Amino acid sequence: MSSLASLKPLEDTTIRGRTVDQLRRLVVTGELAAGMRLTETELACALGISRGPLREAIRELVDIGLLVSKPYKGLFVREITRKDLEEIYSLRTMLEKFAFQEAWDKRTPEALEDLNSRNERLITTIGTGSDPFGPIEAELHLHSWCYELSGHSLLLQSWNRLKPNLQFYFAMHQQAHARQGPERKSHDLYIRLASGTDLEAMLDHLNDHMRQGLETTIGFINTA
Amino acid sequence: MSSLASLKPLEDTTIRGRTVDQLRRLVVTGELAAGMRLTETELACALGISRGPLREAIRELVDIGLLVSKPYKGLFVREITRKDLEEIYSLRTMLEKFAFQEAWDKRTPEALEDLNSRNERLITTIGTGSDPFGPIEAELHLHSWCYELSGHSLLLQSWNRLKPNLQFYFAMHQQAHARQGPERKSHDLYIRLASGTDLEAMLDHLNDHMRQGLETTIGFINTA
DNA sequence: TGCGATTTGTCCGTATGTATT
DNA sequence: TAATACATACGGACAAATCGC
Repeated sequence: MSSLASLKPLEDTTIRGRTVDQLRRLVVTGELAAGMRLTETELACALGISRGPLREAIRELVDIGLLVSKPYKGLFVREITRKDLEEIYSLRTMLEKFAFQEAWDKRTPEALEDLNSRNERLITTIGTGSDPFGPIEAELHLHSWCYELSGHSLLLQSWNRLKPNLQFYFAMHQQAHARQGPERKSHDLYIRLASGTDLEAMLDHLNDHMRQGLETTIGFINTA
Repeated sequence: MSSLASLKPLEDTTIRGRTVDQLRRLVVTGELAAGMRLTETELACALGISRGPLREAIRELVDIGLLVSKPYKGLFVREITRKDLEEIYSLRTMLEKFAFQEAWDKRTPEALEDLNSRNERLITTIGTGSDPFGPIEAELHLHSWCYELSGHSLLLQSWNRLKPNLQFYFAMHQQAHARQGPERKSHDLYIRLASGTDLEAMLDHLNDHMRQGLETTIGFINTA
């Protein structure tokens, strides 16, 4: 089942684990502004933990790429350049095409139903404007479908590392321009092709889908 | 220049950084046997450092996948299954094909000269049987060429995360079967196509090259 | 150039939580 | 159930490096 990989780790038992989640959320929602310097003692105090587990959590976030650590100089929230964004998108396009190739023959009726429910969740989430980050998360959850279904744990791991960077940029961009997330029907063709019988058409569409996403987002960063 | 990305970080100034390198080497050379349990206090004592920076270094290696951490239970050297190996190879094939697409138009005469020198280093390293892990490192250094030349930092980062896993398995397998590393002329066609004008032929060869590598290595694990 | 302030990096002692016996 | 071993976490301290004056 694809639901196996999507099971949330039932509340981390370690402070380190919870801190990783907490910090990741703070970064991807922009509560910690990009480029901002972080001091360990302040952070530890603010989070109510000691420096030990905090430093371990920092290592994980540095590895993901959300934080940048310069020895003896400081810790900073990552800044995303246009080149970074292009790299994220080109790598993501490749990963997702590969995921669909691997997952194609594993599409059971249950899996397709799962895909549809993720799309419906995205649509309803766009409707309710309560949580501004809901649509972002819902869209990424929709795209996670093919990675989970592929059964390729290393591929899923790569996607899970890439995902926070996308979340980060989406939120940054959204906050800066007060623009809502994805369009309501933006994934209709994606879903139809993913449920269909023409793998090549799906792969072609992924190129378009990703390029379109890149161009619309880059359009905003261009001014800077 | 591709040499920029290949510059070794000139001796890490932090204990954490040195410990990451040290532990990685211990794991990929098999000095720490696969599946073996590690206790922090022992490790810290053996390495002559305290638990603080050690635990931070451990986080990085867990992220790479060389170590496995089970909260409150222990820390273990990763064991590689056949499925893991297949995943590593299939992902690697895709990454390297993508790298060649990105690097294709950036192949300057200097870059091609660099490629040749890496191949020659591989050949001479195979000749001298002094360091059994030399050929492994030389082969991976040869394959790093396209990633560095691509200028795609995120792609290079993905490769650098994958590389230790390959090193790990190669050494494990080599140690178990007392077999030398790559054949002397195994990369002749690879070099020729990489220096040529037919990108499609290169990509096709990558499929073969990788599949062959996977099959020969899997042939040994089959018995287990 | 040197000096002091700040912060990271590191170490140690200790206490607590968890799993295993 | 109790006891042991170890991972986890805390707090204080010092060393080392960086930056500003």
